[in-house]
Amino acid sequence: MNDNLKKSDFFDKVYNVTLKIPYGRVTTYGAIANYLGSKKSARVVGWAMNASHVREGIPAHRVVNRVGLLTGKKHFFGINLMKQLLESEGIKVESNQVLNFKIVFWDPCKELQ
DNA sequence: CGGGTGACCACAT
DNA sequence: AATGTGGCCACCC
Repeated sequence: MNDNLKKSDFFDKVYNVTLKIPYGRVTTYGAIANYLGSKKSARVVGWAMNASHVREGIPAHRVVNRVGLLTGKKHFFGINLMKQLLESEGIKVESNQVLNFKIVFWDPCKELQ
């Protein structure tokens, strides 16, 4: 699949992992960053999400911060959109926070490897 | 070339 | 135990 390497694969990788998030699951920026190799680059992952607007099919709503808080919901088209999307997948969201976060949490480093 | 931003995380007090 | 500040990496001007 990923045969060819790109220069800016950081964003590409982030999108790739984000697209691999199973239905009804959520992940964190740090988990993706960790999977990419740099746990400290979590901010860059969030930035990739910001740029994901140009990319279609990026379930950025499935990506939340490490505490399960919908930090990026404000960046969505609608403030309620992110919550609606998560609830649409069966994920319970309260006060912009994902309930059962540890249960719906999907770690690419462990699940995807 | 340098500085500033950003949907974060970890450590420190 | 909770809150505050800094640091890290990549992209844009």
